Amino acid sequence: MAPVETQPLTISSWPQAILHLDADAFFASCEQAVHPELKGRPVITGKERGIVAAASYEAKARGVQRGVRLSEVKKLCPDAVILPSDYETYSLFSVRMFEIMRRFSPDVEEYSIDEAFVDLTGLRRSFHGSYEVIAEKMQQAIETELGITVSIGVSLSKVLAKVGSKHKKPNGLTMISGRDIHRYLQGLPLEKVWGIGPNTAAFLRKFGITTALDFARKDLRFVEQHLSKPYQEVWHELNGRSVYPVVLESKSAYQSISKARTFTPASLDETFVFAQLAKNLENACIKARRYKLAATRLVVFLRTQEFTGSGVEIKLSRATAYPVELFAPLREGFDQTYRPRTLYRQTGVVLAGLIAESATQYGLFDDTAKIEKMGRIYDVVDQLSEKFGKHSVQHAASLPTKQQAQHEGARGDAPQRTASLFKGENKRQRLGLPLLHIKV
DNA sequence: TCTGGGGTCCTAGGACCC
DNA sequence: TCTGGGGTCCTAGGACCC
Repeated sequence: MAPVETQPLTISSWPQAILHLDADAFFASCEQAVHPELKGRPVITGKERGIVAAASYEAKARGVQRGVRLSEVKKLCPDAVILPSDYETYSLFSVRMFEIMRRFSPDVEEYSIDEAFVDLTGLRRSFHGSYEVIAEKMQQAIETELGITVSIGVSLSKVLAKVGSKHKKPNGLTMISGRDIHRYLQGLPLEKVWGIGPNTAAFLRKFGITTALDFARKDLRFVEQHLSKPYQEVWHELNGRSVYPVVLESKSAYQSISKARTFTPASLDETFVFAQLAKNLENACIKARRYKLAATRLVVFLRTQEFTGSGVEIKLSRATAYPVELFAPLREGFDQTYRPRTLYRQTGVVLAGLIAESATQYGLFDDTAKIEKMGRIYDVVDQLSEKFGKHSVQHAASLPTKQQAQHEGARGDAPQRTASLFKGENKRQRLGLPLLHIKV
């Protein structure tokens, strides 16, 4: 094992102040804020998926963790209140939380639904107080106005601010000044650091580096020799040199859109597996159209029971977000990947190389009239979906097969009454004819 | 350690061109 | 066709994040 080289960690007090805010058990807290009678009780969201999406601190205290099956939860915590996730409500809380933060600084990065970075640099004067006081006020405002608690870290860089917000939860506030950095990195396992995963942690362990402090103290030469750019950046951030800016532009443009579904039990049935895939494609297309994006590449992947096997990528002759145009490439990708007599557990689709819909071009041989007509059809489809719910209109190719009806039955869903109406349509479907079906 | 469904970015290597 | 050097573009795969 190589000895750990040391490097001094001395930094002037607050060249900049970056705040990281992380809502505590966000989904569960929103539910408790909306339904005060749930305060103090173990609340769990994720009912629709069968696993814990979020657990309130009362539930966590009883050993309930994220990702645990709900059947397990009932054993651990029989009096748990299990709710389906209500993303609309959580989004509203999220929006209001960001609004409150913007009252303190215009530089707010909405990192995820329940997390944000804020650049506080230079604001002490206008608030007549330290960065700690500003953070406290923000924390207070959120609690009194929204009824949820948040944990905050303030330090010299994003990575250190994240270390701070995780340090004390819930309702914590941790200030890490340049002089204090080593105290917080000392006992911190390296893989807990934002940007360092299990793989990199295992690699660095071979050099005797196990804590965040061990890593921060390695010298530049070592870091440049053994690690790639992202890890070099984390190293600078841990040393109090900010390299990740607080990004203000809200993430508008997706690079890719993917949809995947796992089914239980695994299936041997080709038609069923393909129908699943087609359904994913439709969902991905709906989302792409909502953002006025079109795909130039389509990735198709099937996963076996062991979750092995990667996808194939198909270049599209025309950028599109219309399933009818994508079924042929989808079939092609499926045929390349699908192995008969294999148990599949998951199918998925990625719309990649997304460009603005307005930038899509007609090829030399495209039938422009036909494409425009298709556009109008999908406009109607999208409107219907909005009014009557997703999947009020579906392509016949993604209609449930008999086996799927069984699968859904096993999950306790309502049986699909429409399934039997579509016997014999497989042939047309294979010819790539656009079949639309309105569910009643 | 995986759960399950989203995403992003980086790197290495190959294809292709001059 | 290979020689040699250089550049760009694309893609697959890895690693990580919430």
